[in-house]
Amino acid sequence: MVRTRFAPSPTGYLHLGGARTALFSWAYARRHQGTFILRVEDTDLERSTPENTQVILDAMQWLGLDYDEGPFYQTQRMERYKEVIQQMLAEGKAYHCYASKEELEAMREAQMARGEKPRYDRRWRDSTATPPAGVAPVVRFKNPLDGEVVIDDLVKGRIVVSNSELDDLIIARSDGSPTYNFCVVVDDWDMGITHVIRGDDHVNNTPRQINILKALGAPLPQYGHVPMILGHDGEKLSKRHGAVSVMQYEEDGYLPEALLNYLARLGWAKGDEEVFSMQQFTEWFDLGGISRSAARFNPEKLQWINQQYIKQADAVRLANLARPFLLRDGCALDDGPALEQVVELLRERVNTIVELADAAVYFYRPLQPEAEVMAQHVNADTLPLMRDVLAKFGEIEWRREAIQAAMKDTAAAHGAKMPKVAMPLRILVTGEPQTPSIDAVLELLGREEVMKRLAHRLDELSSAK
RNA sequence: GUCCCUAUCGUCUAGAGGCCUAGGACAUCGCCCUUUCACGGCGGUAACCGGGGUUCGAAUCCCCGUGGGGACGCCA
Repeated sequence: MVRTRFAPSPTGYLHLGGARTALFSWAYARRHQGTFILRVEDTDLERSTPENTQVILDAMQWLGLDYDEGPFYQTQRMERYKEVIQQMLAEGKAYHCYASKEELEAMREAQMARGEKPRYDRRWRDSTATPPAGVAPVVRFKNPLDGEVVIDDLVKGRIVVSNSELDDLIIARSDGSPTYNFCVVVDDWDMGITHVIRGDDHVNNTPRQINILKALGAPLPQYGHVPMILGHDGEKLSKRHGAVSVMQYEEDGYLPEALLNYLARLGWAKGDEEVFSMQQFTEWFDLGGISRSAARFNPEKLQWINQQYIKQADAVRLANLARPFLLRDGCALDDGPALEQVVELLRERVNTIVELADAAVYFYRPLQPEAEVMAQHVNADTLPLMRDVLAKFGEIEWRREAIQAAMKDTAAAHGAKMPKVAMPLRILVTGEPQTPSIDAVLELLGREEVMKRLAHRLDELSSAK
């Protein structure tokens, strides 16, 4: 039985890298009819906040990455960690270290100066010296002195690390609180995790964790380290480098399934497949297919995938998503055409919900055309045509075909081509030089509104002269 | 600095020794469609990091460089 987990730390929001790790871990569980567990690693009391936890939970929900167990909180498992620490101390698998932070700092500097890898020199490991008075010790794990740790990583392949590279890491701080590497080990053990799927910034922690697991006599899970996501510029994704909260993508008008699809394709592929559902993904997914090197985040491709999903999405749903943006923009949605119909007209030409909302504004409120655009298309040459179509609009049946016919007739009567009618009409009625086919726009807008707007603009023009 | 990981078009990738004159997608360029903008269609530019091996044969396997990433906390 497969049991995977996603273990974010609420010291910040959930960003793309975390979301992709969660996705892979979730997909692996789903693929194998396993259990997906959410665990919040909040042992850093200084930086963890309930708000961050909530944002992570919200993001998981928005993405639809449902978990079968949890969320578990490490802060609620302190008794358990302390129990295991006491046991290890009693069994001689861990020991107290009284070295001060300053002392350790000096030690590391000296090692660096000698070109060595900075690591604890085990000065208290077998020390018989009397502990300094008044110093609260930390607890360190007795890492094996020789031999090596072999990890058959599910995505990276075999990784071998010599124990001589590892030092005796701190498992409990001087205030008694357990540290990350230790909590992870106890949790993975207690929760029966079979597959640890996490970012490859953890590969260095894995041998340490395996050693502790072994000391505890716990079964070893399998590991799969997925590469990081780099920023557009190839730099590590961080707050300075475009690492934004997953929830920002909702704000920016992205569909969760589009983001998921993009993330799935970043570092993983199934032949030439580009657009696929999560249903398909969980059927195809396997860890061995993940590429072993870091991938760059590419906003253009995300946009493209988002557009693909917008083209197929349910119009009512898109309307519901766009509505808040329109309302925020001051649009009176009840005074115009049904938003779903507007969506149908615009969906092929937008990349995001935000763009969709922006493009829908003129259906609910006339926009002021830019002077340059006006001057270019509305002039002595085209004004007579506008007066003619306006007149015709009062008489025809208000259907797209008839509107188009009226436009064609007008153009023909003046020996002009269609653009001579379409462009000024578009600008006068919508205020924009770029809209869907203008006859469709006018049909949807309604005869009354169209004639009102057109007459109004023409009046403005004649009074300006 | 030390250790670990990694390396195919600008980007994401396909590629498991002959199917590769290296395929797809985004981006980009051109053409077509056209009532503007899109959508769509067609086409183009564009890559196996370098050097050594192994092999009849290497993008694919091995070694060494080089580039990139990560880790070296009483953070997670």
